Amino acid sequence: MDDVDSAIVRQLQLDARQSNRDIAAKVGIAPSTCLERIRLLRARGVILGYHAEIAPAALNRGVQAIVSAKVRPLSRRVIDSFQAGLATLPEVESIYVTAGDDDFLIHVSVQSIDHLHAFLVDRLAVRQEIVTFRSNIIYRHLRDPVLEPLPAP
Amino acid sequence: MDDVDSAIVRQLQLDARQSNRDIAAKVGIAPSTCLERIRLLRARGVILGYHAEIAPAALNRGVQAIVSAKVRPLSRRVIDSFQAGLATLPEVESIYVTAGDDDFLIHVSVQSIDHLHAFLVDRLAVRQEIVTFRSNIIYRHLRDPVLEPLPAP
DNA sequence: AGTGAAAGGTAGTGAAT
DNA sequence: ATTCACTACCTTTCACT
Repeated sequence: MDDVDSAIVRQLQLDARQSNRDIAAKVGIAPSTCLERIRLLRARGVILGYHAEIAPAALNRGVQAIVSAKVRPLSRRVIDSFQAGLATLPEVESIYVTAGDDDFLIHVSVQSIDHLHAFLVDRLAVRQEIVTFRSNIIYRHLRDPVLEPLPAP
Repeated sequence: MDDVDSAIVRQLQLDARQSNRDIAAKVGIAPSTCLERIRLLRARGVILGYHAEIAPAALNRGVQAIVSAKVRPLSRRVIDSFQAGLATLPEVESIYVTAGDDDFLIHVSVQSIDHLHAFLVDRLAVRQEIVTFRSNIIYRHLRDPVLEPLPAP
C-alpha cells in the first residue's frame, strides 16, 4: 500500500465505475500498470467489491432506524442464531455485533412507521433471547464517501 | 421501476464494475437498452453512485465502534454544528442523526483501542454540547450486499 | 421504449526496458 | 516494476422497428 495504491483506492471509493484509463491518468501511471495494481489490490483482499449506492426511497425504504438489542444468555449459540435470524429479514440492512451496553445494533429500513412498528413487534419482540431493545429513528445518515488510510499504529 | 430496473439495480449492487453487456445479458435485454435504463436510473436519482468497498484493516482501521451521543440544547444550531464538526474527523465513517434515547450515532474506525480512547477523550469529550456518550465496540459487521425493493406501502 | 449495426474507445496480454 | 504495442472486446450512438 504505497501512495499510488492509496490514490487508486481513493478513486475507486469515489467512483467505482470510472474507466481504468481515467484512474491511471488521475494517479499518474500507465493504464496497464494501474490495471495490474487494481488486480493485486483485489487479490490481496484490500478491495472487497464494488457496489452501487441506491436511494432508499426508490426501494420503498423511506423510514430507517437503528435498533439496539440486548440478548441473554450471551453465549456463542445465542449470538450466532440471533444474528442468522436477523440476516434473513429483508428489512435488515446491516447488523453490528458489539460489546458495550448493547449486544446488537441493527440498521433497519422499511416503508413506513407502521412497517417499523410491525417489524419490531412481529420480528424482534417475539424472540425469546431478547432481554431489552430500543429504537432510534434515523433522520439523516451521512457517510464519508472516501475513507483515507490512517497513519500506521 | 419495473422488474427489469429492479434486476439492473440488483446487479449493480452486487458488482458495480461488471460490464454493461453482462448486465444486459443477465436481465435479458439488449446492451443499448440496458445502457439507456442505467442512464435513466442515475438521472432519476435511483442510483446515487458506485463505490469500492475496502477492507478496514488495509486502511489501518482495525478497531471500529459505534458511539452514541446525547447533545443539549437540541437546537438546530447545535445539531448542525456538532454534525459538521464530526464530519471533518477522519476517524468518523458514518453519522446517524436520530430521535430516541440518543441524538447521534457515530460509526468510528481507528487503528487501535488506544486510538479509540484518544478519539473519545480528545475529539468527543471536549465538546461542550455533549451531555452523555457511550461506546460500543464492533466485533462483527454484516451488511446485506443487495437491498431488494420492499412492497409499496 | 427496444433493437442491431457501426465507429470509436478500452481492457487486458505479452514482450521489452 | 513500468511501459509500449497489439488484439479482442466493449461502450455508445443512431437509424429503425
